[in-house]
Amino acid sequence: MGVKERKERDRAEMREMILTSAHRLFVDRGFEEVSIRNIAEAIEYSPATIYLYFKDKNEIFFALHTEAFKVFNEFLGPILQIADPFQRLVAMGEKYLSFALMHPQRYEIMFIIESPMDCDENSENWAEGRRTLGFLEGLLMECQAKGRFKGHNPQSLAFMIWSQMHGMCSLELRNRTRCYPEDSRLQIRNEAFESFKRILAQL
Amino acid sequence: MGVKERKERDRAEMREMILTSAHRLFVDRGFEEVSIRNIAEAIEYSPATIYLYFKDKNEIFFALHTEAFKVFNEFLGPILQIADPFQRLVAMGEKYLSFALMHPQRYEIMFIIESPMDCDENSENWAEGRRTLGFLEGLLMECQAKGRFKGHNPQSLAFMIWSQMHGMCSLELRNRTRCYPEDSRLQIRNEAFESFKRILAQL
DNA sequence: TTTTTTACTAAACACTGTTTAGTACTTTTG
DNA sequence: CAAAAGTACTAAACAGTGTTTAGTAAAAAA
Repeated sequence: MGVKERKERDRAEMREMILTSAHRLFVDRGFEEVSIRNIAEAIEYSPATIYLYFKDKNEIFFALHTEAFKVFNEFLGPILQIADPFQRLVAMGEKYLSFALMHPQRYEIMFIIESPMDCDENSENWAEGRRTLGFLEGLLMECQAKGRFKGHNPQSLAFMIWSQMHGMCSLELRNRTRCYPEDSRLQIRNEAFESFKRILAQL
Repeated sequence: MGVKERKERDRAEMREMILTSAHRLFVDRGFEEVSIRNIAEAIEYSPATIYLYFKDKNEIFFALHTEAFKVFNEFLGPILQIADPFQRLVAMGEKYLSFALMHPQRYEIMFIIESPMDCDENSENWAEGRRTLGFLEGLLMECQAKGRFKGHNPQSLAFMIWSQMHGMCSLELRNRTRCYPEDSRLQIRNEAFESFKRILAQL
C-alpha cells in the first residue's frame, strides 16, 4: 500500500469515527440538539478538526441521511419473502410505521428535518431515498398486474401512500396527536391504518 | 377606566406589538430564523423587554400558533356554504392543500415545528386545533348519515384523512418531493390528491 | 417629600456554526 | 544531514443564539 492510499484510508477512518460519534449522539438527543462541539468532544479532537473532514454540518446530515436509509432498507428486507404483492405492500406499510416509532431520530433525518437546498433529483444524497421509492412504485405495478388499483397512476399512487404513512408518523413524532387523550392515541392510529388498508384492499 | 384596567390594556397592547412584529418577521423568514433580538430590534426595545411580556420563545410560538389556526379557520369559512357534506369534505381538502402552499410558515408552526412538551389535550394552546379537527369529524359523521364511510370510525377516519393531507403538504414543504423531476412534482401531487378523492368517493 | 412601584435595559452567561492564524510534527528534497 | 514543504491539528476569535441578572430612571403612591 502506497503513501497516498494509506492517507486516503486514514482520512476515511477519521470520517467514519466522526460519523459514528455523531450518530450515537444524534440517536439519543436528536439532530438539532447535537453540536459540532459535542461531536468534537466525543472523539476528543477540537471542533475545527471536524471541518477538515466535513465541509459543514450539512455534510454530516447527508452522511447520516444515507446511513438511515440503508438501515431502513435492511429493515424492509424480510418482506421480500412475501409472494403476494398486495400483502407485501401491507407489510411495507407496517414496517414503515414501526420503523418511524422505533427509530424516531433516524426517521426525522430521513423525512422531517428541513434539508439544504442542493438536493434535487440529480443529487447523490437522495440515491437511497429514490431506491426505496422505486421499490414502492414497482410493488404497485406488480399489484396492478394482478388487477388491483385500476386506472390509478402507480407513481402518483406511490406518492399518495407514502404521504399517508408519513403523515401519520410525522404528526405523531411532532406531537400533533396530543389533541387526542393519551390512552386512545395508539388506538386511533391503528384504526386509521386499518381503514387505509381496507380502502386499498377494496381498490 | 381605572388605573389597573389601563395598565392591563397597555400590557395587552405591548404583547400585540411584539406579536405583530414577530409574525411579520416570521412570515418572511420562518420561525427558527427569527431571533428574540430580531423582534426586539423591530419594535425598538431591548431583547430583555420581550421577556417581560412573554415567558420565553415558546410562548410566542403558541401565540402565533393560535393566530395561524384562526386564519386557517377563516380561510375554511366559505366551504360552509356547500350543502352536500361530501362535497364540503373535498373542498376542505383542497383548501387545506392551498393553505399549506400559500402560507408555508403558518403551516409549519401549526403542524411541523417540534412543539414543547406542555401541550397535551388539556392545554389551551391547542383549542383552535381541536376545533378544526372537531369540524372534520362532524363532517365525516354527516357523510355517514348520508350512507358513506360505512363501518369506519369517524374519529379514526378523520385522523387518516388529516394524515394524508398533512403528509403531502409536509413532504412538499420539507423538500422531500425533490426526488421527482421539478416539472412533474405538481402533477404527481395533484394526481395523488385526485386518487385520494376517488377512493373516498367510492367508499 | 420620601418611598415604592413600574418599565426598561446593559451586560453577562452559556451556548451555537464556522473561520483564521498559527503550531508542532512528518516527509520530501537539495 | 539540513532546509524546505506539507500534514494534522488546535486556540482563539467572529458573529450569532435564548435567557437572566442587576441596576437605572421615571412615575405613582404614601
